[in-house]
Amino acid sequence: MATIYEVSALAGVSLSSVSRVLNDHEHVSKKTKQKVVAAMNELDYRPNTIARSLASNCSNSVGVLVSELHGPFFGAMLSTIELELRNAGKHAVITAGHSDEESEKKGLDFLIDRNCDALILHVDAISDEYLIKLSKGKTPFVILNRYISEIKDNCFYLNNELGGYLAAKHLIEQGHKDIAYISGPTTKQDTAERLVGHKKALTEAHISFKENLIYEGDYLTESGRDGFNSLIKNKATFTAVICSNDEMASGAMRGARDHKLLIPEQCSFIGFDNAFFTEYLYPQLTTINFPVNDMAKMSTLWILQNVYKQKEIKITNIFTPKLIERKSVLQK
Amino acid sequence: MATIYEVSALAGVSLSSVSRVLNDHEHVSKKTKQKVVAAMNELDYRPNTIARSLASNCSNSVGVLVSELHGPFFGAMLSTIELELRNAGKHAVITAGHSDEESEKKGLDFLIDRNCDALILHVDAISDEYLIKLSKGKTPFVILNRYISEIKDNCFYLNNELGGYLAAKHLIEQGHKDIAYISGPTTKQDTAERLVGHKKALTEAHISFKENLIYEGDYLTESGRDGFNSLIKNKATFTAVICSNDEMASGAMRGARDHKLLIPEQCSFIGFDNAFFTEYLYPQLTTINFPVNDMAKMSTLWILQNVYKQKEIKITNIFTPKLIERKSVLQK
DNA sequence: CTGTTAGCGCTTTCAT
DNA sequence: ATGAAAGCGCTAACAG
Repeated sequence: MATIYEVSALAGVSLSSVSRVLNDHEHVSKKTKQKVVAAMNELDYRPNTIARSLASNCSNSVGVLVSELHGPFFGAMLSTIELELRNAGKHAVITAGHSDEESEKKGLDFLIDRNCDALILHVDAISDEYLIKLSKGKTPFVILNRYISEIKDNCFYLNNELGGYLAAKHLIEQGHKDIAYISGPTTKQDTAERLVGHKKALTEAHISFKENLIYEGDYLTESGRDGFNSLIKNKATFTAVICSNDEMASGAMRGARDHKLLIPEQCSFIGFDNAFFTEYLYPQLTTINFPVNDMAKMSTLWILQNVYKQKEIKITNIFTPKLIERKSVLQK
Repeated sequence: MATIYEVSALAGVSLSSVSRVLNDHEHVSKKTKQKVVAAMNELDYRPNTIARSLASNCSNSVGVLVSELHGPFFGAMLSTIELELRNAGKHAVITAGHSDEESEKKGLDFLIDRNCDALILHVDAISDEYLIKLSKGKTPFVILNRYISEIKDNCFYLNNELGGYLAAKHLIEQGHKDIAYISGPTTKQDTAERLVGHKKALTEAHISFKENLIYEGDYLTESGRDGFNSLIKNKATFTAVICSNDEMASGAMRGARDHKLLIPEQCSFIGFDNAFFTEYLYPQLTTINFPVNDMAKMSTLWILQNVYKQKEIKITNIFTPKLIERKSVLQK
């Protein structure tokens, strides 16, 4: 592998001149530039990124720490981040934290030690305090799907309350009054916020909120099914169920089928996220769209703008959910 | 950020000694080791990975180039690779090639220039020749989901012919004789191989293969639906359809519903891959399991063994598909 | 506009 | 067992 020395020798110019054309500096005469380029081609020269990183203290890479690498949500997120970064000549170092505190911290150290210029974080086990402290460090970062008031400009998140509101409102407008709710873990910020919106819609419609219509799941498919069965076993009365994500909704629909219930005739369903597979379900699932791609793109642009000084765009930190009507809700 | 110099100064030993304890070399006295460790702790020293990479010419990172970052197949693959690598103290630099030749080549250069110690490749636009040439280069790599005889030891792939055979055989055993087939692009290796297995099963059962029962799709959901509609429009007669992946199967099932057909009573379906969402479908999809996780794990272990000299395991290059019976096939 | 000269932080001979 | 010193390949003042 040819080095910058060989290029400089072959071109008959100094190291710095080679470096200058490499980095597109101004103040290089056309002639020397030509000579350098010619030498580079002849030697099939490839700059050593590691050496550049060391010398310039900039790795041109941004670290991405997500809960998982699989699943529709993270798949969409990673895809968008990688695309935007690549378009900007940067690249992603991706790792997973598995919603476990120690694992997330390891992932963080890992990326920081790896000299990432910036980080994109989707973490849920690490505490607010830890992140606030981290923000005093030298590696800038953004946080996805989470709001921390002390560092709110670095946070990109959904208006979850509105999402919860929209789902309930839609059902109410379709004539439903007895609405069950299969939530995520109530300790999680997004779950709590969505529930607030849910209750708000009920209140506006003068429907009282009933504790026995709620089931706390864990965002996994099976807990949707469990939730539905538990609701039935407790003799809860409802004509529709809202789930905190699409996976649980698919599980709940399976639960309904276990009980020979017709969907949506005997029970309506609404999910959350608008994952790609909701269109495959039968009936197709009405859900709340989570603009993951927009959020991922915006957070990447923030880094391009603030860390690499590339773009100049208007930054939005909060994103708006939207109802996607399909076939899983009955109009009464 | 403390450097190795400061540690050496504080500990009162030389640079090399610090480096030695850092790298767990033998021949370091307990005493100096203790002093060094103490100094590191006091300074909260973090070795600079970039500098280490430059000096040692080893980045401890393996590049991963996949077609896409989203989707059930790649999600599972990336998850497994990252996990195995991390367990071994290595890490992944992930990028996407989007099944486009130029894009794939760029991704390759990118990873190589980034000094990855090895590569894991899932590419389909780059030619065999290019990869064979690449294998002469200095960066070792493995290839997923593809067989190239000249470098077969670096290839990890599914027994696609068997997969195609198993699907057809199952339908035949259930009494089906008129079997439609929605394939991927026939130029692709896996598609072609599966078709061979399909025909073999037909032949064994003395069923003649009919060209009009085949439709060439593109692995996307919509083409499954198009395929089904096209089959119907051409007045093809069939009681079951096999699809080259689960996405197309879900699309084809939608097509059947467009025509008010009951599944599986009036038409049976078999998919391929055993993607997570096949369990969500209604009825749940019978499909062929593709052991992506095993394949991803094995290829990572190959690298751990051959590049990092860590493990000592038996390497398998070919993986075996398996029929997963669920509810989408009618026994006649 | 161009060349000289220090580094960037760490590894690795080679002596001792 | 330990230290001195020479790089790894490139960037970035600085001087000219």
